[in-house]
Amino acid sequence: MTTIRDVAREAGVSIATVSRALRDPAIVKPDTRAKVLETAERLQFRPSHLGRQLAERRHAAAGVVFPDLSGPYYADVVMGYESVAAEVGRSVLISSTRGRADVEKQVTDMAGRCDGLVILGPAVPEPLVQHLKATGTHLVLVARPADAGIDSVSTAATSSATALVRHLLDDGARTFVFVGDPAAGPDVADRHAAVSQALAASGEQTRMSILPVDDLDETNGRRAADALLHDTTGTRTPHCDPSSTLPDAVVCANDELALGLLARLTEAGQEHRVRVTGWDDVMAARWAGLTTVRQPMRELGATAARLLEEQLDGTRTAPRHELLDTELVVRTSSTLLGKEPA
Amino acid sequence: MTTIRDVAREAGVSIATVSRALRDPAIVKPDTRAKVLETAERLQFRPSHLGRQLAERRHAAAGVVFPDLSGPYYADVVMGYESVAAEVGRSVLISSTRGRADVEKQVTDMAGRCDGLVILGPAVPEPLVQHLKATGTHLVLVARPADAGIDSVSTAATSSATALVRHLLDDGARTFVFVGDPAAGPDVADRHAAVSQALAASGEQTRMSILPVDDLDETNGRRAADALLHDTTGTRTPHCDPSSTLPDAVVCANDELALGLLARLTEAGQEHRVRVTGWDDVMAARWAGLTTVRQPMRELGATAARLLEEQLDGTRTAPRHELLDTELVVRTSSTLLGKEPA
DNA sequence: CCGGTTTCTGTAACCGGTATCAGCGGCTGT
DNA sequence: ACAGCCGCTGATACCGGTTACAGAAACCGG
Repeated sequence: MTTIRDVAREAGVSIATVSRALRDPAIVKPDTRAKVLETAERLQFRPSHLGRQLAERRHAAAGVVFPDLSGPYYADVVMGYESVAAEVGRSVLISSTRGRADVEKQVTDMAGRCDGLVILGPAVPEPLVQHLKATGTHLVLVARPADAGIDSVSTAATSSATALVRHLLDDGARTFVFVGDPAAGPDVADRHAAVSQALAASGEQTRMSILPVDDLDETNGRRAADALLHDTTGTRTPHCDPSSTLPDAVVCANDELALGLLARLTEAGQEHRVRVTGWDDVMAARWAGLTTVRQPMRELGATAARLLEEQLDGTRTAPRHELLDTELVVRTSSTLLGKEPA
Repeated sequence: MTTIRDVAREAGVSIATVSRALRDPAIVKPDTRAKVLETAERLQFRPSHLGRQLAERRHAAAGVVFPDLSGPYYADVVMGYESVAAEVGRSVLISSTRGRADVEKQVTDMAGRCDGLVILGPAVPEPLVQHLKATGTHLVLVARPADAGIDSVSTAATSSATALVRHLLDDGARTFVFVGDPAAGPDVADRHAAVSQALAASGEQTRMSILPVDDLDETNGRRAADALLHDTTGTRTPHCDPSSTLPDAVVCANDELALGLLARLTEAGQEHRVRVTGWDDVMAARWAGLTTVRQPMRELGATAARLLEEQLDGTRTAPRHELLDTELVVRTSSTLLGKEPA
């Protein structure tokens, strides 16, 4: 590895001059500069990031912490983040907290390698977020309820929830089940609250109960379907008549849940008896005909990147909270019209 | 930020002793050590990664370069990578080359921040790979044809291609179209070659032509469908009779292509006339009933991480080439049995 | 009580950059 | 001819750790 001292010696100048020639061309005499550049080129000099960062006391990198990248949701957010981070010349470190026991260590370690951290959803427990905030880490929270003092970017569940509820009511639904544990994650809580409020605001006589699940994945969607079908053993019950217990509509906290639930209902031959909706609009939702709420995932990431950049620039000190719009996507899963009974 | 010197002063010892107490407990007297640890704890001392890395001349980080994270494919590979990298305490930097003009700069820059690089698929042009190799960067290539001198991990297309071909032949297919440009990427080339060879080896009288597309996405899948339907204008042609031109089976280079193609065929009411297969087994494939070849994506990433770790440890110097198995997943899209004509 | 180990600790030289500050040469003004 | 200024460059002190080396303290046998 050739260092700045090698270049200096070879070019017959001091290291200070080399540094200046490479970073602030104006303040060094043109022919000296030319000589330095030529030498640097010839020796294939690549300034060490470590040296530079140590001297500049910055990392030129930001970290993204997320629960998991398997679902399409966070992957897209990360992509959005990466694309604008790359534009401004900032590297991106990633870290998943899924199945990690030492999240605290993992995250503080990451904080030590970055100028700032972006936290996606429920990846990090709240006390740790507060600790990071207290120690002066630059933070942006994505899809997580805003601490008033921390930058955040989320999606507005309200408008889409209203549209979703209106759509379901129009189709005749009056009894609802929300699948997902509002206590588990802030975004789930948010969605649940938005739907509840939309129902309340509708003026219709409706009822909504909660069916909590641990994880927002397909397996739990299937389990939820079984629970709705009153089939606690997990075996098929195509012949029972669950009409009295099935709700008119099942609003799932995310698409994966909804897809699993839908699949299980279809297996049981009961998919025509209940309206199902998801949340996120993952790719598979289109193929399953799932009515859902589309999230601007890349935009979430991109916005987070811009917010963090503003913090690090110092161009802004007051915290900001961005709210991105969502969009209801109506497909076939949410309507009973044209579906004949088994 | 409290530094090692603060701790040393406060504990009444030298910085060397602090360093030793923290990293090699054995060689410092127990009570000195206790005093240092107590002080470090009290001052909330977190050793600077930069200082440490500069002194140790390593980054404790690895970079992953990929084309895009939007599809589920690379996202899963990255997850697999991250999980084992985290285990061994190595940070993960990511960088997407999608739509990037200065890939060279981007990648060499990243190389300067990492101990090693993992390159996924066609993210990086071959000359650049060779340049990195020449400059001594530790490399692992994933889903990319192996340079004999560089560690690599790929999936074995052959066995699954054979199974796929056998399956299609059994269903009666004799004329084939391969959608995807073998010249575009190495993995596409690999898949095409595997299918060709399987056809040749089958002993049956078959024909396969290539329908090249630029990008392996859904839009191009739809375009491919239009091309097959001889509908170059892009409008619907549900009433023409394309039986003479439609192949028996369409083998797509990946699932996204196949899904788009399938959707377009369905719109045109022609989905019952042709067998369609994909490659990768993304989540949506299940919902679309797409027959496809499942890739062990997380395993790809995890294996890459282990290979890189071995390189960096110095426990192995000779290059290694891992080949992971794939699995044929037969669903409904690949068979014409039970599908009635329009 | 003394020389020789052994064990522990401190000093200082790195790692590879940035940035301050002083110095040097050339120019101008008188 | 000389003071003063300006433009450029070099020496060097950082940034925050690790580690080689030397020296001090403790311990041991004789």
